[in-house]
Amino acid sequence: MLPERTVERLSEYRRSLYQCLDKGKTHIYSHELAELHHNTAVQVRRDIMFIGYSSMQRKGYDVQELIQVIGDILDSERGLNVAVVGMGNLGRALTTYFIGKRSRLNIIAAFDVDQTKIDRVISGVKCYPMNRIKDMIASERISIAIMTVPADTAVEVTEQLVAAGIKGIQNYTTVPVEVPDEVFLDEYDMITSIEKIAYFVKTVKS
Amino acid sequence: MLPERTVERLSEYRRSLYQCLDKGKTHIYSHELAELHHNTAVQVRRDIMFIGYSSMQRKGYDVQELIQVIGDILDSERGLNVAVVGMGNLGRALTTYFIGKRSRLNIIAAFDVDQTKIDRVISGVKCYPMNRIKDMIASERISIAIMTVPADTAVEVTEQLVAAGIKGIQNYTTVPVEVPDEVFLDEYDMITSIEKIAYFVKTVKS
DNA sequence: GTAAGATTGTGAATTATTTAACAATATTTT
DNA sequence: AAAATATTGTTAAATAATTCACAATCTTAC
Repeated sequence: MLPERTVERLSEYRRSLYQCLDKGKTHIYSHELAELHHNTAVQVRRDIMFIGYSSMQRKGYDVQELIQVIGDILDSERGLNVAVVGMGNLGRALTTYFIGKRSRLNIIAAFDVDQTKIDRVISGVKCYPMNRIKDMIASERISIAIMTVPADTAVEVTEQLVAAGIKGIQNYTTVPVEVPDEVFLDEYDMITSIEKIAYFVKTVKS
Repeated sequence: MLPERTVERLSEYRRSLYQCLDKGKTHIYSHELAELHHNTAVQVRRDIMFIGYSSMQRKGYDVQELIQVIGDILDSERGLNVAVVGMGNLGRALTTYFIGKRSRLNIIAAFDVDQTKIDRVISGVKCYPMNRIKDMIASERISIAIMTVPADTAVEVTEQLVAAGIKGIQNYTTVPVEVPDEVFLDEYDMITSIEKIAYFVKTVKS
C-alpha cells in the first residue's frame, strides 16, 4: 500500500501526462514533471520507483507507458461507481469537473432533498431522492460517495451511507463525521484551506 | 512559523470549539477534541503546546480562551480581504460556505467573464468583470484570491493576479500554476482526492 | 487530609517523508 | 572511440511528524 501523499502525486502526474500526450510530447524527464508539480526531480523518481516503473534511461519516461502504469496502480479493473450526495452548487461543480475527464470513476447517481431536482438529469447525472440511497448503493454497486450536503445534515447522511454499505466517503461539509474503520474517509474543508493561506500570507510578511 | 498541518488542525479545532460554545460547553479535554478530528490526544496537546497555550490542568481547555488564542495565531489583526475569481458553481458554493461563518476573512469581491453576472450581487458578493482585477486588488487591499475558473484560463488568470500584487492564491482548477516565491500558493484538486479514495477503497479490500 | 485517579505538558523514541549523494548507464560531442 | 554530459535508480542521511512514556498537577473519593 502506497503512502497517501504518493497516491495523490501519482494522480496529479497522470493529469499532466495526459496533457503531454495531447501536445504530442512522448517522453518526459523527472525534472520536468517536478517543475509542473512544485516538487523535486528526486521526489518524482522516488514516486515512480514506488510503483516499479523503469524508463529507458536518459530519454526520460515514456509518457504513454507511465500513464498506463499509474493506471494499473490507481484504477480498479472495471472502474468504481461514485455518487454525489447533495446536488447544490458544490455537487454540480464537482460533477461537471468530472465530465469529459478520462477516468475510471463513474459518477452514476446524485441524491438530493430538493423535490424540483429529483428525477431530473443535472450536470449529466440523474438525481434521486435521499430515501433511495440505501437501495441504489446496493443495486448499482456504488462504492464511493461525495458528500456535499449542508453541514447540519452531514452526520445523518453519513450514517445512511455507512448503513447502505458505502466503502469510501469524501466529506466536503464543514463538520467532521464518524465512520467505522473499514470505510475510508477523507475530509476536506475549504474554509480551513483559506485560513491556512491567510496564516502564511500574514506570517511570511512579518 | 508553524508547520502547515498544524495550522490546518488549529483551524479545524477552532470550528469545533465554536460549536462547543454554541452548546454551552465551556471546557474540553484533549481526547475529546482528538476524537472529533480523527487524531490523538497527544497530537492535540502538541498542537496546542505549539501555540503556547496552557489550560488549567485537569479541567480540560477553556473553550473560549482557546478560541481566542488560536485566533491570535491564525488571524490578522484587521482581517484579510479575499476575492473569488470565477463565479461558477464552485465559486458560488464557496462564497455561501463563508457566509455567516465567524471569520476574519472577508470575501469582498468576485470576478467573472460572464456579462450577465457582472455588477450583480451573487451569493452575497458583488461581481466585477475580469479587467477590474488589477485595480480592485490594489484599491481594496485584497490579499487572497480563490481561483475557481475553467482549467484553460487558470494560467492566464494567475498571471493577472500575480501582476496585481496578490499575496496568496488557492487554486481549485485542475491545472497546476506557477507563481513567484513571495506568493503563497495552495492547489487542491477534487479529482485527485477522489482518485485517492478509490485507490484505498480498492487496496484495502484486497 | 490522604490516596486514587485523570489529565496535561513535554523530552525522548519512533516512524514517515524528503533530500543528498552517487554509481550506473545511455547519449552526445569531439 | 574516448571523454564529457545528462539522467535515472537507489542507498544512506537528514529532516519532519507523530507517538510513547512519564513526571507534574489538579480533582475527587473515601
